[in-house]
Amino acid sequence: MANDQADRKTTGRVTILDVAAVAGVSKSTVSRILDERLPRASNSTADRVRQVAAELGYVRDVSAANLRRGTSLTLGMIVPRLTDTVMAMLYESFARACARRGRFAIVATTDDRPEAVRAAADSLFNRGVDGLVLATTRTDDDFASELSDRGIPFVLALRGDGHSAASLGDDDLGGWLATRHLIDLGHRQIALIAGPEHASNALGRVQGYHRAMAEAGLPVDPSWVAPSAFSIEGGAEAVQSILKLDPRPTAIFAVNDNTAIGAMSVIQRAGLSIPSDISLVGYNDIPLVSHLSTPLTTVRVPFDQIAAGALELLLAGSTNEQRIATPTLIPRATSAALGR
Amino acid sequence: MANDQADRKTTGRVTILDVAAVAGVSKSTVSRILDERLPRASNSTADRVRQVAAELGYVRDVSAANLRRGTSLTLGMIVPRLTDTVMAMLYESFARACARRGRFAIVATTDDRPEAVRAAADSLFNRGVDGLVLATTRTDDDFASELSDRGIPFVLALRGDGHSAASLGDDDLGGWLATRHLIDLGHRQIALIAGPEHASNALGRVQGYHRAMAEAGLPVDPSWVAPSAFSIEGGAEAVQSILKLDPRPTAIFAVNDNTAIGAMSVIQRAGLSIPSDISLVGYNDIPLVSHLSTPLTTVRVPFDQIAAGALELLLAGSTNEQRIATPTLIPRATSAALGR
DNA sequence: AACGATATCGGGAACGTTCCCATCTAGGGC
DNA sequence: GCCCTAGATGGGAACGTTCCCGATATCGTT
Repeated sequence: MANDQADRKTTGRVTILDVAAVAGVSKSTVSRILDERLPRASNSTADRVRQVAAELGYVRDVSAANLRRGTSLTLGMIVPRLTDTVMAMLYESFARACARRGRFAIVATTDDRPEAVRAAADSLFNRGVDGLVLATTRTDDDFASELSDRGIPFVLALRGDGHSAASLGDDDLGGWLATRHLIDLGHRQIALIAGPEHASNALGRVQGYHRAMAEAGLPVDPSWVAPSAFSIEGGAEAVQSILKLDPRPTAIFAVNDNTAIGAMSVIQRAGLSIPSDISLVGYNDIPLVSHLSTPLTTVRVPFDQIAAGALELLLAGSTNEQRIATPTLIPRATSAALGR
Repeated sequence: MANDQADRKTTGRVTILDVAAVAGVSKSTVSRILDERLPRASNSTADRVRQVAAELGYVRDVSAANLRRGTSLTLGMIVPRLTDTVMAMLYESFARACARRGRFAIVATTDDRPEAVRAAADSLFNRGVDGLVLATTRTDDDFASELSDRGIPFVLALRGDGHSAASLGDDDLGGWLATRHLIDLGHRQIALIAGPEHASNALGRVQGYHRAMAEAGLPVDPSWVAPSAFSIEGGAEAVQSILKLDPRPTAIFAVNDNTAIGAMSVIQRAGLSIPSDISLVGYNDIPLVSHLSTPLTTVRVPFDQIAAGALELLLAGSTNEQRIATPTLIPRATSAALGR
């Protein structure tokens, strides 16, 4: 009964020809009606074809469509690791943005090894992606121009290189907001867990810190500024040197939430209290930090906006436009007025 | 100069025919030599072809290859969300396992909405995946049999349904280990943040808890067992009722690290100390918890092994085999002997 | 030296779709 | 009533690869 329709080849797969045969039209017509890029036709033929396709359980063979169309409607993103919540948020946002625009997002990780970005890009490129979003840019490695040379469309996200197309947060502003918040609370000796020097977003936040201090007429003791990795361990290490200072800074701005968590842990283990002994501000507002026993003051980054911006630049084929998204300070319990 | 090789069509893309022309062999020969599934031939023709391919910058068009081969060598995974570190770890492990076996992994998220799993599966299926790994199984939704009916190969991960192919952790053992650890430390009144009832892994850990208590001859007061979500908020909520009990339990086993973090936060905010007032054990050993100011005692789950197991079952085409991976207790600072 | 077995190679068809182009139909204006 | 145009439709080629199969070359055996 249900089979008398499927008396074309017994191949298993329902193709556009099966739909065409059952609906009594040509494959061209079916193809046109089912083309999601065209405006949705609404005549009786179209309705019949769509209904037949649904009944037969037709699903387009993407490989065949991609081959013919010469495009895969798939975009790749390269991140250091997805277990970093920031990167998971960015990718989830990007995947949602892609879905809204009829694209599909795939992801590859570099496990934080700088050289692995080439392997990751190759693996995505082999999958036939139409373009790449990189969240791994390092100031000491000009991978972007390699991609340019190879003619691969790409956009940088979160971290820029100063000339490639990029969708970034305003890190200078964010660093300024965080630092200014601490200054407003009366702090004068404000230390900085500065992040790695190879990442432009860390550098931007550092710059914002210096700008805020300078505007307030506050000198910055170089020993207050501790470089670090982006990780929890990085924050834990960096804060050790800060705690040894005499006089000890009364506040710390950490380049991201991970380093803030690491710092928090060491500070509390040293018997000091946050915020009464030391105020602390993080960056990114990952979901975790609002749930800590002392909820972290931090700077919220609009990852949805950054991801959507990256996608737009990619689809527009831009090679040099910069999109800058504005961050917001989220005051919570780890920052308090100096001397209570 | 470099162009006199590329005097075939000026199409832009270098195809197998270009390689064949330059190397002076047929496209069939090139195809065979470049076929990664065949044992690597090592005669002079093969070497020449490979060299020419590299020089010309040939990369196989996956769409064309997939179309002809009838397989995409791509596998899909569906997880609730990647911002849950457990899921990010699972997916990263799965992607690595796929790379080892010459496959590629793509991922879709359901944002924890049970009905979204169908949309996620469709989106992956539309991308032509050869099979699916589901980490979203609910005991109250028989999505697995829908997939069976549609003839789509799939394997469950982390959470099983009792009959489908699945790669799981031994949650009963893990729950037993965690509870037994607390019993060994002298605790008798041990509360449980039980997780959601729709997740088989939570149920397994609950079962392990009851088994350990029963084996030790300890009664379980039903009020000690608080159902919860898997989230930080879930843990925070659940622990509130536990803290109100009189007598108050001296230890808590939380169904996962997130709920443990939520519980920890509430406990500390209530002015109680961990572990001197209350011992706490989590589950999963996400990277974060070893870096908390009081590092969390937890149960480590071998995600690499679970992901690799899921892939193997998928490739083997199993429809009912179960793989069970063994967890390990990781004692840290949140659990201590009763009365110090 | 002749033969069969074995490995290597090339031509052509096929995978399922999209797109170009030619054909047909309907409808409006004069 | 006729012609012109716009729109809908169908046939066939093309996308780049793999795979079947027949042809040719290579080798060992008697």
